[in-house]
Amino acid sequence: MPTMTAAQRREQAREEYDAFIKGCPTNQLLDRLSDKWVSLVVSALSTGPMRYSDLSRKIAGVSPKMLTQTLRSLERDGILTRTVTPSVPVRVDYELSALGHSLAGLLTAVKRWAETHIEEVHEARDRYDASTD
Amino acid sequence: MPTMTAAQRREQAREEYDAFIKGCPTNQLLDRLSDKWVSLVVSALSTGPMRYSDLSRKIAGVSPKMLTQTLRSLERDGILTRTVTPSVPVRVDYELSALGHSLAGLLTAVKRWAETHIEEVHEARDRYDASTD
DNA sequence: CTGGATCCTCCTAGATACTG
DNA sequence: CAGTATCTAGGAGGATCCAG
Repeated sequence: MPTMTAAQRREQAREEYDAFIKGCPTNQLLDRLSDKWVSLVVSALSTGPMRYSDLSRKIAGVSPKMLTQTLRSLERDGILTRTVTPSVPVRVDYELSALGHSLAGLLTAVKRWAETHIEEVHEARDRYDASTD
Repeated sequence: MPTMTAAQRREQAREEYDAFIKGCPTNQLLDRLSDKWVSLVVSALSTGPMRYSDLSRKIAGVSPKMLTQTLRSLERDGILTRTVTPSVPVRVDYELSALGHSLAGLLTAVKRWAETHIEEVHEARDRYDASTD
C-alpha cells in the first residue's frame, strides 16, 4: 500500500537530514526552535548567565510554567546549563552552552529583524487589508 | 471589553519596540515568525518562485489548510507575493518580496543550524535522560 | 526563591472531503 | 490545479495552590 516505488524510497533515504521531509528528526528539532519562548530565552541569555527570577522579569508575560518548561527542554537539548547553588534561599543560574551560543546569534538576528522591519510589515498589512475590503 | 485603560495603552506604545515586552507588536511579529511552516515556506522560496503544488510537494507533510493559511499570512505581511495567471487550469505563483528575501537568509540559517547540530542535540538528550533515570 | 502538580479551557493543527 | 469547508482530538498554556 505504499504509494512509493523502491526508487523513490531510495531517493528519500539519500536526502540525509533534510528538514523538509516530514518525520525527519531535523524537522522535529526545527519545530522546537520555532517557539516564541525559546527565541526569547536564548536571546535573553546571549549576554550572559541569568537567574530564574531575572528571566521571568526580563521576559514579560511568561508564566512560571512555560518558563520552566522551556528551560528544561533547552537544558535537555544541551542548549543551556542549569546550576543550582544550595544557599538559603536556593539560587539557580542558567547559562548558554557553546552549542547554545552558536544558536543565539541566529535567533537574536531573527528577533532583531522583527524589531527592525515591524513598520514595513504593518504597512503591508494595512495595504492588504485595504485592498480586500 | 478591553482590559486596558487608555493610559496603559499609551504607556505601552511608548515602550518602543522591545520584543521582550508582552503585547508589544514586535513580540507578536516574532510569534508569527516562530512557526515551523513559516520557516519552511520562506526557506523553500528563497531559491526562487514556486507554484502552490510545488510547495506542497517540497514541504512534505503540510496539509493544504496549513499551507494556504501560512501563505496568506505571509502575503499579508508583505513577505511574499501571490500571482494568479488565469489560464486553464489556473496557475498561482508565490515569490518572496525584497522584505521576504531579507528574512529568508536568517530563517534558512536556523534551518541549517538544526540540520547541522541535530547530532549534538541528540547526544545531549541521551546524556540528560540517562542522568535522570 | 524556584519551581512541581493540577485542573481546566480554549485554540488550532491536521485529516478528510469537496469545488470552481 | 489551487484551494475552501467541516470536524474533532489533543495539546498549549494560563491560573492556582503548594513545597523544598
